[in-house]
Amino acid sequence: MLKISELSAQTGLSAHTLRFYEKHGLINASTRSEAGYRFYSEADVRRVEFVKTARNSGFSLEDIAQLLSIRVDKQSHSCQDVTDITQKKLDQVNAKIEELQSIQQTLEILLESCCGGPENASHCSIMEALDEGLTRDQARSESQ
Amino acid sequence: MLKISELSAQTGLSAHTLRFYEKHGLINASTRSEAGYRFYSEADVRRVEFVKTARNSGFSLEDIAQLLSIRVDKQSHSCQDVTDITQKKLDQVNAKIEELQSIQQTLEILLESCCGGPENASHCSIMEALDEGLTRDQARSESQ
DNA sequence: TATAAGCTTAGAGTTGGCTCTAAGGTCAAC
DNA sequence: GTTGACCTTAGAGCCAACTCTAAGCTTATA
Ligand SMILES: [Zn+2]
Ligand SMILES: [Zn+2]
Ligand SMILES: [Zn+2]
Ligand SMILES: [Zn+2]
Repeated sequence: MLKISELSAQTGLSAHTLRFYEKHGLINASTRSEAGYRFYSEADVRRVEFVKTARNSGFSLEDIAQLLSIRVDKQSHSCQDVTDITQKKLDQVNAKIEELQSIQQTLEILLESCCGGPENASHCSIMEALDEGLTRDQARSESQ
Repeated sequence: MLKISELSAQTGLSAHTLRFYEKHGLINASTRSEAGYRFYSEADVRRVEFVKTARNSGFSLEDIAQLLSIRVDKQSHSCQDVTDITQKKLDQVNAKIEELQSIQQTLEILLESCCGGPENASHCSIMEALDEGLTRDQARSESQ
């Protein structure tokens, strides 16, 4: 049986975070001391590790709540239930990556167009591109 | 001179958002009617469009505040000032992309390992992988 | 027995970028 | 002159996932 600080040390999650997860129904201490101190069993620890792993895999706490409800009763759920959650998360991640890659490209084009030098910015093509709304080819070279 | 709803229609930013940007020092209506209604000049509109373009390029409102202070006095700033902001943002975007790609990979490996079928999840290798902490090769195939 | 470390709770604060509400003043049309 | 659309403000609420605070109780060590 571990106290919260011991569980914290073992998992790398802060005691605050562990209480926060409990408040949101993700984890629990299966026993309490007379004074109300939380005590975590081996099974409790495994559940916390599950949550931590799922979080590191990109799942939201809401996703994790669903995964946990499958975990406690695997018989009543199918592999498809699990892949549905996972695929949905992957779709979100892919969408976000695409969005960021579009921004990445824009920033790279902007950077390529600017000399980056110490002279004053009245000729700066990044500023011009932002002024002109980066339609079309966004920014032409500053040179000449 | 445009009223706020007209500027909203022209830029696609809500009147709420325009007031929000004003409260945060990004934009301003250069004149007000006697009753206090905001009126935007051509120059005001161009500034708002600059903000919008910068936002679409991935800059935070704080970045944009810096870019705007360069914009109003280009003589006192260098191209390097502009690229510093842009490069820093690109670095952040790249870091975020890498983080998401790592998650993407994890999710893909998980999905590959699971049959996704209608049978019950007691043999599900996604659940197993999350239980085991996805160390090493994370998840082996469910088959056999 | 006294000090300090650790535990408890409810609840507030953080971040960023909106988004909305309430309560009221203004303005154009009918 | 009255409806209804539009404008004003300060300030609250939202999202996720923490992060921290305050005030008080418990436990271990000296
Ligand atoms: Zn230059
Ligand atoms: Zn430049
Ligand atoms: Zn299966
Ligand atoms: Zn499976």
